Amino acid sequence: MALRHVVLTVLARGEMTGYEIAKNFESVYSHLWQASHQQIYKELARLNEEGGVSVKVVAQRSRPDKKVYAITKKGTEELKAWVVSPTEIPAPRHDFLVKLLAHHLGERKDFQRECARLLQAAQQWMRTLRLMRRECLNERDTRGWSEHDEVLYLALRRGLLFGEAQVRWLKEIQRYLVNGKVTE
Amino acid sequence: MALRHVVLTVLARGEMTGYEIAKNFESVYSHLWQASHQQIYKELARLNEEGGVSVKVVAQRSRPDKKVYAITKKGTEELKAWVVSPTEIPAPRHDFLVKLLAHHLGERKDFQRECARLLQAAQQWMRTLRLMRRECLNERDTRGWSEHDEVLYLALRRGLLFGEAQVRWLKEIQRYLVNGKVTE
DNA sequence: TTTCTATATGCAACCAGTTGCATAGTCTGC
DNA sequence: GCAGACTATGCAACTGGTTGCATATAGAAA
Repeated sequence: MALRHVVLTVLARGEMTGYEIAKNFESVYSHLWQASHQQIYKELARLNEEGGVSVKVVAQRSRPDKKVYAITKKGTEELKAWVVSPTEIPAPRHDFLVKLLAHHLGERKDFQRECARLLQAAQQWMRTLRLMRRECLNERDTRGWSEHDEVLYLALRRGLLFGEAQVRWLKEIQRYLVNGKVTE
Repeated sequence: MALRHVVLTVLARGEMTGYEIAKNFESVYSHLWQASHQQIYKELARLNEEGGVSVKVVAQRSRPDKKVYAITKKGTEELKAWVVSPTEIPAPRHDFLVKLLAHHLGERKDFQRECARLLQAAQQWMRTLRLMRRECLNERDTRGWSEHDEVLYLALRRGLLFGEAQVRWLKEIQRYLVNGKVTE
């Protein structure tokens, strides 16, 4: 039931079409949540049926009609309740950890290649986040921050802290693959 | 298709029943992978159909019959290929990050309570991992480590590094909730 | 004596998310 | 002029995982 509340959270900042919500997931909220447009349209239809959101159909010339959704009183109440409800910790399901367990079955260098690939991906990801952070801080110094900007920055901080952990850990793995034993 | 390869990885260490695999997921491998017994039995049936594993039915007195599974040549080959295949980075889907975005809709103290709960859970989890680490290191000094022990320790290291990141981040959130603005 | 835990397997319904496809007009670039 | 991207919505099939239930016996605890 999480996507439902993610959609409500986005709509709580202002009315929007399903298409726009999907675009938001690809940009601003890309490191918090991901969902396909198919999923979003289905969820909006259900939320509308159950009274969590309301719709206005807006006709457009030279474009398909659009449906602008707004959160209702009922939707806001449900969202409020969800925000302080106990967050479930997701079950661990780490492909790479399992690959590590079984890596001795193959060639060491093949596994090292995969490690290097993951490390590069993590470092690339970190570069992106650091760039976003610089932009955020820049904006704070010029235009100032809204409450929304503050929490978006905190989300960014999470990415940076976890990314750092990932990079460090992958480097430990690489050292292990070279030395044949753990050094930490 | 990941569970399939997780099961193969476990069987690569020796033949086992579905029941025993499920037990392993609850204990040794609990921080790498989780799966219900229903899922495991289904996966084993499918793997058997497709020739990745073989079965022996063993009759027992005073117990239900059991099915002992062993990995086949074909299964081992498939596993080897998987181990060095590109690992997909899971799509971000962080309930708590979304709750943070919407937290201003409710009472600050209610959200602070939820933060504190998560922090406690993370710290409890860290205590468990640190205990496991001490046991591992103890064992290394007495009985010595196999290769399997080395990689299990590396998996533990991952938990510790990510757990630390989580604790640090939650404390940043708490500071924000007190000060009303970001301090990092 | 009853209840609980452990061993050992599995079916069926359901929910969330992915992938493929369909429709249909506008605008941009080659 | 035509290919491709953008706006805008949606259905249908499939995959992976969860939840509930069923069966059957032994031994330990209350």
